[in-house]
Amino acid sequence: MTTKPKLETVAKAAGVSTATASQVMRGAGRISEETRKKVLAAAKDLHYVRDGRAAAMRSGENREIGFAIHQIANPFNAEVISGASDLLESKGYLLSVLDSRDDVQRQRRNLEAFIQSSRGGLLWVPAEDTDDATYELLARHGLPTVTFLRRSGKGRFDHVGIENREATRTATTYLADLGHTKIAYLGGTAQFGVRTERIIGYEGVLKERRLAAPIVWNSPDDKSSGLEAMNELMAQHPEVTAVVCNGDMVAIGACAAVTRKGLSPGKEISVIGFDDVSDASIAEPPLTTMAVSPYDLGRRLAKVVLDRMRDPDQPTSTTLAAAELVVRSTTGACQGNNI
Amino acid sequence: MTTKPKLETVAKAAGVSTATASQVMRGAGRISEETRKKVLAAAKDLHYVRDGRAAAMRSGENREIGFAIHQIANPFNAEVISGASDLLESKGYLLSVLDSRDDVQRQRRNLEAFIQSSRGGLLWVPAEDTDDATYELLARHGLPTVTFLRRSGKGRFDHVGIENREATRTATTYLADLGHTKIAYLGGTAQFGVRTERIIGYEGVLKERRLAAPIVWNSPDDKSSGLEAMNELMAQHPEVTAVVCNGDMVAIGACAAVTRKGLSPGKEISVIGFDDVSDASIAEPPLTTMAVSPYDLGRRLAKVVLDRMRDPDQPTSTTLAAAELVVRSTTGACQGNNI
DNA sequence: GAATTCTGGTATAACGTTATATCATCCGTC
DNA sequence: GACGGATGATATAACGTTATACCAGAATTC
Repeated sequence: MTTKPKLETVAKAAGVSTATASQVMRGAGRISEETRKKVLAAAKDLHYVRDGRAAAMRSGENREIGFAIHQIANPFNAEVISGASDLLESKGYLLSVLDSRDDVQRQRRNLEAFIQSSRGGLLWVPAEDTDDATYELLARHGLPTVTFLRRSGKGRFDHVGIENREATRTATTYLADLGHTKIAYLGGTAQFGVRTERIIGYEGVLKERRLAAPIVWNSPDDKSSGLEAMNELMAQHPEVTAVVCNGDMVAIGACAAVTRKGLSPGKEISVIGFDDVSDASIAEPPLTTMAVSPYDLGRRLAKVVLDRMRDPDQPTSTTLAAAELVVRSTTGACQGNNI
Repeated sequence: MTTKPKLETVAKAAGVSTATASQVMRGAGRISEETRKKVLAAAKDLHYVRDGRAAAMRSGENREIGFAIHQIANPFNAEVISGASDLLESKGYLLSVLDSRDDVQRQRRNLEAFIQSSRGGLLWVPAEDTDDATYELLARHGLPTVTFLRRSGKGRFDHVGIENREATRTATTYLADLGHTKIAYLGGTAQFGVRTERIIGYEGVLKERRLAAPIVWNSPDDKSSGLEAMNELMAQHPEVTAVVCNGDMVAIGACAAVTRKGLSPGKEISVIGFDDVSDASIAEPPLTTMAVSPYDLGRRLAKVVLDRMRDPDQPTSTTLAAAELVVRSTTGACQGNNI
């Protein structure tokens, strides 16, 4: 009660050496049932908990894994975190999350902290505009790292991501099949890998089908930004009848903009989201979207980082998950050009 | 490049002792400008980063603070996290987040991990049904802890929360002033402190104004649950014309239920939310709600835990933030009983 | 009954820092 | 030229574990 008991205290109370006590606590070595019980009893009695830092330092093992992500609040990300932490916890690891908010300086501090504390591994969605020195930093310190969604420059890390190009191809093709010819792309900000790939998929279909030229509109991935951006888009391009979105939140915002204008998503204007977050199905109207399973992606991430920790020298791996079209109510046949 | 450099390596390269190198790295002690530069250069050259675990262990200080929260995805919580981590980072601390998902076992594991790693401090939203042994555990190990929202049993910890009773009094009074007499309470699940207090405020007004008897309905704090719960509520209590909600997400879900029934929130049925998350203002229709400033609450949390860390023996403090009524479009004068 | 193996346990040296105490120098002062 | 007081650096012992090597005694083998 007074001061934190250390292993030595426990050992003394049990009448054994610290070495023995340590072995008992870890369940290692050869210990008789009798002394094992004695030690365990003493530990419980004194409310002993081992100092993880000291243990990790001596043994070189760290069962705490970090997740540096660009936005915690995003429901898609939250589900990824759940998936990863479920799998990790089942294997006796712990996942602690840091929110870099897409700020490279904050991210830098976060990653340095991970290195300093010698985290066992790292899951990482690089912030936009991450400079090469940051990738260097991680590579140099040999922290087992898996990038997620946004791929690093040089394939130095394992990667888990999404088949972005295929996904937007599917979405755009679907809209084209519904008769839409003026299709815009809405959402995302910088020319980061993810968005670029998706736009390539989108543009590819437009070109192959000889549809109207691409219209690409920026917007952060949240509802209010999506609403605003869609307002602008509709004002400047009234000819557009369908929109492929970079994320569900943008898409839901876009639908809100359409509704506020007195039109109906799925009738005058079709909208397709991306991710299939839980809000997508309960939005009004329910959102057509490209579904990926964030929970499963999280589990996958966890698996990959554990593999990397087990064998740091294996060649880097890349997992790309396919997205699946889920048709709900925000898409429908083109009703002709309403300009 | 080959192996992680330690302080000793840096010291040797700079031609000084490890003690000196250590002082330079920490900016402590008395060091000549000349050797300071030498050491810094060597450190940079070797890409040295200090082992935070070893440092923390020796110095007894840990600049990493944990946040154990019941749900990361919730936008209210996400903003609290932002506020707390901003303030902490500005003071050179780091906030790492663990999601207990209101699962007491997971929470237990998380907290034990925090204790094992001797985190500098802990911000904590106790999971529902947290048993006393868990509070005991934290109290015993003297980890500087601040509970948030849900108050611990025995005032053993600092607490930051919300003036729940006053808030629901304000909300309910507002509805009563609009002429509503059949007012229900929707949202929350267990009889945890927060909800109990809010219901007391709600019931108090009903009693004082001699309105219809309280109707209290359970629901987790997310949109789809709110939608379902509101459907049930309307089916079983068609006389209700106004609803005080336990959270914005529930309220938004409830509005969706009203809309789907062909009615309008703010006309036939009034709805008041709680929290004022960013979705509240952009919901359709915009939500009337009791606003608390989650970002500021986060900063407050950070301040309190830092104070506690500085002086572990000071008496525990309690901060309760007032909530403010923000009138938008989901409330309006009672149009008479529509049953 | 000597040699071997197994069993249960311990002493000791790490892990990479930092706190403490100590120690040369040099400077100015009387 | 002896003394007190800065100044700048260092040796050494922690912090709380765990890995390694080792040892006494019992059990097994030939």
